[in-house]
Amino acid sequence: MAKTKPMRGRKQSRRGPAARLLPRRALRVPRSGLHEQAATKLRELIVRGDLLPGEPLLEIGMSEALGISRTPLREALKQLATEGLVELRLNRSAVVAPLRREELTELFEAVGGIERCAAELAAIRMTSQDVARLEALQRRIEWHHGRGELRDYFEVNQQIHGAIVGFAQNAVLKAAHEALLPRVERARLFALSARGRWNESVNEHRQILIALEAGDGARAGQLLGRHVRRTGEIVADTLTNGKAAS
Amino acid sequence: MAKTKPMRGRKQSRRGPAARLLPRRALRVPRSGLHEQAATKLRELIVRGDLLPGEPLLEIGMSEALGISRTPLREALKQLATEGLVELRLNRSAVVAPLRREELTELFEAVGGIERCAAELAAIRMTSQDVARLEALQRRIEWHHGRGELRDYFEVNQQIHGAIVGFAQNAVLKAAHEALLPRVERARLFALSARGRWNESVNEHRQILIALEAGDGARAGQLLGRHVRRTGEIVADTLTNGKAAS
DNA sequence: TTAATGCATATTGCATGCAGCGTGCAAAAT
DNA sequence: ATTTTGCACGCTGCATGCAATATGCATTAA
Repeated sequence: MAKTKPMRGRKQSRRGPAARLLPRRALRVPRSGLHEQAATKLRELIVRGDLLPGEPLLEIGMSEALGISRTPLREALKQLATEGLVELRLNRSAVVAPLRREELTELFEAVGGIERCAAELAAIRMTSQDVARLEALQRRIEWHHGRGELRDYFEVNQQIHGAIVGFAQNAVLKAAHEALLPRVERARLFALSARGRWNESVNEHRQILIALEAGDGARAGQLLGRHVRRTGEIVADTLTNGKAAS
Repeated sequence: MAKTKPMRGRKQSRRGPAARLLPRRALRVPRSGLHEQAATKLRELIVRGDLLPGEPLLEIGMSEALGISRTPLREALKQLATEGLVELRLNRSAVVAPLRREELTELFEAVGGIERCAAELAAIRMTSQDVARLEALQRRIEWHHGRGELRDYFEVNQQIHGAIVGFAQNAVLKAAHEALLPRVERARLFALSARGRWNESVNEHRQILIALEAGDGARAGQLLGRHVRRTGEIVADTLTNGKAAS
């Protein structure tokens, strides 16, 4: 079942007895309701694969595991459902969304389209500072690539894609992108073996950067879209040829 | 305040005593929970402008107006928040999302990007039946355009855009698109005066159709993206030069 | 007069209780 | 032996209660 630590032991009385003696919050935790915290935790559990596709998410069990009641948990589940990480079934328990190969292809296709659009806008709107930031990230990713540091590579990779979307200066587009990201990362972690594509991928990033520096939005967008779609193909293939989908 | 009819009068006992004597449901209402029904109703109220931007959505008042309790209403509000129609404030009442001009521009830019991507895919994947369907819609929109039937025009316009996205055969892209549509429609209805663009718009639709028929995805996508962005500009301008934003 | 402080109230956020739906198993019918 | 019917139980969906927080006003201090 892969439950989390059963951190209960706090039934009523929401604040500890000697609360508010320490600084209100430990450095910029932008106070949020329990439902959002629950959503964050559950999202991570699903993305990291601690909760397997198809696994039922019983409200009582999950809420106890998270130390909250069913109400905020249900709100969190609905949020995750809109992100495509869980599936809600009326009068039945929610389940962790399965990973269907077909859906993965569509997912990367969609993300590729959005990032391409973002790259075109970014090419117009990027400041020289932004360009410098991208160059720095490119150096970092090549460094990690050279040293074979898979985890850091993925981390910086995410940062690059996120940065390009951010430079497009379009909050709506960015939100749409971020709504799809958890599923992307989940797929990536399921198919961690995409090592064979490393060289290709780093080079593609470099080409995209060059296009952006030249202000050639069309080319940057085209390259980025292709890059994402090809990544998706690799991930999808790895998934079907490897582990079971659901 | 623009409340709806206070359809209460059904406190406990959820099923009427002589229920299940009539046909289970009146023709394809795909049974859903109260929270979804509430979300649908609220969405329509906001999109149609019955609830004005900035208006606070008190939980007790809204739940009573809809004849439900606060729990499903809260779930509905969270859903609408992810659609960008309401803004949630911790420990404060939720409010109908304001319409900022800048956000409208971004919205149409994003929708344009998504539809462009969809058009490119549709050009590859459309069947001849799909083409015929688009041609039929094009005839209908030109007919309504010729007779000056604003409402029907918008209706068919939505159908055309939706159809193109559907023909792309990508559920993820379609979902991302549909998540943005309510905001688009809200903006449209706020700026109903965009009549001046009618001729232009119908013609652009025709050009897009021609490109799709020719299987020229790149051109269709380019045209559709521009079309949507220009529509957005008109709507945004109408909004700022007309009514107050919030 | 203006600013600061404390209290009252309105409203959210969460916990919990209860009714009904859906499922699985067992008994009965074919 | 196989299918059908009945029943019991687990779980969801919703309603409601309670504590905590935020706001507005009155009161007090400067």
